[in-house]
Amino acid sequence: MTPLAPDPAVLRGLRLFSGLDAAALAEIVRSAHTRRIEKGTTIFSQGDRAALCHALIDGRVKIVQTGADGQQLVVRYIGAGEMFGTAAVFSGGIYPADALAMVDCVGVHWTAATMGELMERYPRIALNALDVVGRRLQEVQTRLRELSTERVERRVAHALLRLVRQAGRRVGNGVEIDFPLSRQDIAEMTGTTLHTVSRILSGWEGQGIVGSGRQQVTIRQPHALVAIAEDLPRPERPEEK
Amino acid sequence: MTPLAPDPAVLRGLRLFSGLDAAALAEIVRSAHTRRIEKGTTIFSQGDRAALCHALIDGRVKIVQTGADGQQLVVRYIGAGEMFGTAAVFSGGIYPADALAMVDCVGVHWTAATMGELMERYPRIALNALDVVGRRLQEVQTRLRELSTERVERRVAHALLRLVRQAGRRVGNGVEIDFPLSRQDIAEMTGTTLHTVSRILSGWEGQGIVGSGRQQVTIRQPHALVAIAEDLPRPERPEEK
DNA sequence: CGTTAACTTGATTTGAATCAAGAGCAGTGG
DNA sequence: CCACTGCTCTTGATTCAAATCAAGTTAACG
Repeated sequence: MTPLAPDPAVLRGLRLFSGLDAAALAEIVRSAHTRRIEKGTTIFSQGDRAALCHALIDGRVKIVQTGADGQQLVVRYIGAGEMFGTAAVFSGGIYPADALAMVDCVGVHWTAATMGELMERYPRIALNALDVVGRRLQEVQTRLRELSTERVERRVAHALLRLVRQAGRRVGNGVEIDFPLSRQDIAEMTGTTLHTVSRILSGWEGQGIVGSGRQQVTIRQPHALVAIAEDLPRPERPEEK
Repeated sequence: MTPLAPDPAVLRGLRLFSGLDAAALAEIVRSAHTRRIEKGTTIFSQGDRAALCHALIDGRVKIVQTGADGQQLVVRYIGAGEMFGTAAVFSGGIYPADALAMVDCVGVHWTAATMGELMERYPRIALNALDVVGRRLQEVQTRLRELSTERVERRVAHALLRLVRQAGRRVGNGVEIDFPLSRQDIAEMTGTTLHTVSRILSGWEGQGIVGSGRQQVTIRQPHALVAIAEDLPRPERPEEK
């Protein structure tokens, strides 16, 4: 295995370290641990002591929370350049969810103590972390409102649009979500069942709005999906011909 | 109106300023603005530029998010010693919800610029803020999972238990939630309707679990509420006799 | 090529929303 | 002081979206 050289250029891309000078970045790089993470690896588990702050250089990680009786919620997907597990380190010290590598990944991490020192020395890092965590709080609050007040179809539309924004890849006939995403995953993001998601996607597929396959979704008409998400009046679809 | 003297002792109680030395606290106090806030006042509105970091010395503030078509979500209730509106200042700069004084309050605030400087000078404040925001993120994620996977009755039980924890006041026959709380409010916390909340509370009242009146709820048997929230097997209630 | 996981689709049930009507209290103003 | 007005809350009847129950079908993988 290649001894992955931590590259300052990559770390500079992380929002967590934006606005720092070269000296600070050099120190951050020195104290980082980089490693490959195989698809399927559990990076940390719900309930573990939060001893490491993570960030993703490449790949895709799923954060999943499990309830007392096994019900699961997909909290978010992490992409390249995003940190994860860091909020837990500085609030409570216990990871509140599992982190799962959905594909082969490259990750970096710092120990809690190291990151704490870095933040004390470079308050900018703490401010950046506050920024990121604050945005996630807002996003989760918005999902909470959607879940409280919207029908399943709209919630699924919102979820797909969110995924397109953070993991969309242009392909010939639309935008594809660039990691394996099952019906079950979508259900766990939107608080419904895989059956309902399957029916909804089938319906949309019939209207040419999306294309989908095994663990794979392509959005062909993003505007139509936006119309559903925003509950705009949409053109009628004649039943026949 | 009394020119409320900002009291360092009070500010020391805020988690946001824990672990700071006397000099730092003195500076924080010097830069704070204290004021009375009348019941019913809108402290800030969703969509406003987030220009102030707030904290509550006394009273109760409701944070409410409104969706495009007027659906509302009660994001949280703020009590004495808690900060609010601060995450918005450092992530995006727009308040994502309204803040409403539920009773007469005493509040403190700092301008965004002042708080930014304080955090740069005393990284500890930024770390504390990260701690608080991280905890709220966890709490909201937990609510999201509950909303996705639990029935209304359990969600209402969880919501009441949360309120008891943060705003419970021992009274003769149980624990009372110490601010005006309508059925509508509970509905907006749990993603249901006031009708359903009313039916549930009526049911519990019949079993002696809670007592309730106009904008007022008292928990008489917290253990029974926990049993409902955790979905534990509960003693049967014979229909007759 | 068989086994397993992901997905589809139909039938039935059900929890909670919606529709609908009225009762109880609190503050207002005559 | 009391009628009026407007919330807040209760309760019943009905409807409906989505869960659950129940078989399959399809596609990947060893």
